[in-house]
Amino acid sequence: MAKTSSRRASRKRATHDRIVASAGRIVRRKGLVAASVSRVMRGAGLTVGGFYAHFRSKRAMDAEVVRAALDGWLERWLSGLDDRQGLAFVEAAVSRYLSLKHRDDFEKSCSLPSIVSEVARADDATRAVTAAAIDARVQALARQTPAANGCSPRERALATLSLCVGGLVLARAARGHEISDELLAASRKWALPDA
Amino acid sequence: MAKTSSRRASRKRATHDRIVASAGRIVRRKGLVAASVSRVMRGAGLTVGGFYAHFRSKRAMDAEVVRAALDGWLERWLSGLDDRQGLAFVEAAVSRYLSLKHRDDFEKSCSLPSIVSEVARADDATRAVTAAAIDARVQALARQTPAANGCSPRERALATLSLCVGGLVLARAARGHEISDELLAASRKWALPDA
DNA sequence: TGTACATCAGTGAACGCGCGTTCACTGATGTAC
DNA sequence: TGTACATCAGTGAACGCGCGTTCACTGATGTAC
Repeated sequence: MAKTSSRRASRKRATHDRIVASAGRIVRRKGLVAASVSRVMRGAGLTVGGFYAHFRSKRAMDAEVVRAALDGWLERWLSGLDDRQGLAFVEAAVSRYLSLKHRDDFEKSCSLPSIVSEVARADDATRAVTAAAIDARVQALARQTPAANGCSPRERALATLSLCVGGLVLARAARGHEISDELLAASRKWALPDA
Repeated sequence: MAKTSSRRASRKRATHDRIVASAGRIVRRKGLVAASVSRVMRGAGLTVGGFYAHFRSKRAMDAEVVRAALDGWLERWLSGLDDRQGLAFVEAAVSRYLSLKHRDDFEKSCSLPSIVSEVARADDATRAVTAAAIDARVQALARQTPAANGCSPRERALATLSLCVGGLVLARAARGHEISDELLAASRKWALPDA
């Protein structure tokens, strides 16, 4: 019976999602390398062996986890800002990203700062997924971003993302030291020349 | 005899530097986690066991390698730009950093994009070293950077560094895809509103 | 509906490997007289 | 200057551990008749 057969399939899909979610949590806190098969499975309430019913290899999981982790955050980042246009939108997006709260809460944060160095060294499957995720963010930003400084909305969106990721990751690397807060504040300011 | 005694010491110092240089090369290409004791020592033409005559632990080496790797690059980045002031200086610095060549040559590149995610998770000794290195760069930049967009030279220097590191690391993560070049170009443009 | 067989998600022990660290050692360099 | 002893940078084998992956298995779910 197809109906009952798909019940098994949907059960498996639910487990699959639990594994990916577990991996996402570890990746954000500790990075891709730390998301070992046994840790990820333990985090999903399962044992090591079952992993290979869901992924061909650890690398295959890496690519999927990166996609899921990046996509999930985009929605949360810009949620509730649909009606804002121009400066008010950019200001809200940048303030959320370059905030002390976002810097200090790794687990609920954007995954990009946690994985970007590792992804730069990853295989092309993982980089392709990342490029697509970056493009999705840039498009979402550009839709509500005004031109400025001689830059088109898309150019400004690209630069804004660079400023957000760079500012946050440097602020995290300098956490506990005075320059950490300074980096966040200056990056916010430079993102808003028209404010 | 103090003179001959210091000959042994200076020989040791030379070996020490070779170890740190080997580690730096690996770190830039593969990250801190990949710079294992045996790989680092092999890269310096030595064997594992000797490591602990030079460092108390792997973590102790991490902190020193981060310092050496970051300091070394600052000099190369701004070398030959001492006489340039204002826009011409910022333009030259940003063009060097956000170039295709710098994106693609990991080994000879700035170490920040390679380690920044890992350092964000590292112990305070490593983060302190990083904060100091970031501050040194910001001061060096600020000295020759003009105010703009309502930002002081220091604020602009902080934002410029965020833009450089963020733009480069994202461009590397998207390497091989169209948006990679776009990120570099837009970040360069946004860094120079007064150009 | 009931029964006998097939499927397959998940278990848990085992594999070979590279990790960080320890340690007994070697032999060139340095010190004391 | 010569000789006997001390130091210590560097060697290489060994340790316990966690890694990614494999595999024989279990038992609940699904299929065929």
